[in-house]
Amino acid sequence: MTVEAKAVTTPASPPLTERQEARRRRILHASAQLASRGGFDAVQMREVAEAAGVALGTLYRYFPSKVHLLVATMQDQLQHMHTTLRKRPPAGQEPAARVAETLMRAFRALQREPHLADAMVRALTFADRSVSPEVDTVSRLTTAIILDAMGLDAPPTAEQLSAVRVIEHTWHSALITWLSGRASIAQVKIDIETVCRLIDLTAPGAAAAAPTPRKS
Amino acid sequence: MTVEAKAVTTPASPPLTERQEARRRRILHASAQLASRGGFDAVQMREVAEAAGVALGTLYRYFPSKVHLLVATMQDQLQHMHTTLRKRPPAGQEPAARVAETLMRAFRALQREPHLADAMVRALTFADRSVSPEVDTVSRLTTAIILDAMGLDAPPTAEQLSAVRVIEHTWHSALITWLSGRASIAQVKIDIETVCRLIDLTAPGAAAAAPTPRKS
DNA sequence: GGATAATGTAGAACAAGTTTCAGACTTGAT
DNA sequence: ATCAAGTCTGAAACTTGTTCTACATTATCC
Repeated sequence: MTVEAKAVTTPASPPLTERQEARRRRILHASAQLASRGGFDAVQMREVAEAAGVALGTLYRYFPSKVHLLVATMQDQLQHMHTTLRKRPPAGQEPAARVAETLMRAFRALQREPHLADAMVRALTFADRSVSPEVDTVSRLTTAIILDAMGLDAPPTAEQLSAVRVIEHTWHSALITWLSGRASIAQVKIDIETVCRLIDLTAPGAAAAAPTPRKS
Repeated sequence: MTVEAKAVTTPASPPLTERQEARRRRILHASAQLASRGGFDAVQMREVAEAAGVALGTLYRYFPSKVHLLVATMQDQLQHMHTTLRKRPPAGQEPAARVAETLMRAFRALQREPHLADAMVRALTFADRSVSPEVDTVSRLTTAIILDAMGLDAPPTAEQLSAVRVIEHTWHSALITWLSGRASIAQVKIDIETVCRLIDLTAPGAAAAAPTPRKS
């Protein structure tokens, strides 16, 4: 029996009416659509507004900047991916293998829409302080996916959370290098597998590496 | 006796005249200056041109985009840092400790000019394919710094290079989270130390983690 | 059901990155 | 010294993210 993962929820500040919810969805859909065509640059605010059947000013009321919009788009896509991934949990025995498998599955999904991936990841890493809350939500979602894949029996230790953070760093940065054509798919795979070794290293009971003396 | 590190050189396509070299330096200086004031947004091409005493068109001849300019600025700063770091090599015994120490030293340097760091790192991760060669140069420089810090006795193995790649990923991404206020300095330190454990893990002769069966 | 505040629309206006162009200045070869 | 090719300048134009304004529509509350 694995630990129950807490749901990652957006604060959802003011409740939206039905039509507002519909507008919001139309906007996110248009954003993803345009992103799929031509990546970050192809998501032009006027075009998003037009495709969503909404005035430019309204678009900006829902998403205060292009980066906000794309990060929200990423949130949206990640939700889908999370539920999809949960349906077929990874097969590996070791937590490290399961995490690597899960991330590679996600990576293959991104490969099917490389332009969309480009738009979302570039927005994510370009986001400044004003987008912190939204980026944080994405980060929590990613963390949840990784912890899910680990399938822990107990709540993660601080060490394990550090490992997960590093995996997340590597995941984002490796995606960037792939998207900008500086690393091959194979290279990304190796990087992911390499960083996932940290999971074994930080498993409770594992021989600790440098500073901590083992208890045994 | 440690392995001699190869110098990381820029291809330096057409040789520049003295005045051109001077212009280039003025531009880079202006860029760093403005970046130090207000980060990425404060580096405005018209202002850079004016501060460097150069026409806008000339600026664009030297650096075909703002991102190119800032990545070149980063290259420049990294060169400085590399030579500075080499003067006082890290003190730790283990390679992992030395790398962590070196990166933390670099991190403290960045903390002294957080706006400059912001401009450079944001440009680096936002760069698209058209900037790949320049970004690659920065990456090679960073790799050189890390390998230097490891102080290897032999050329790095493929495994070690993977570990270095992952460390680089973590380094960039951790900087981003710090710059956007989503992680504290302490958090960055932990992430760096965590990822540096991979170095011990991939040292030749170390007990390999998951897939490779140990030889001993 | 009507007053009123919030939300949405169309479109102009503004800001900063990028492009373009005509003319002046350098440079290198003859 | 001079000519041609390449470079630099100043200024305008263009693009796209963002803001603003005046007016229409919708929602909420009495």
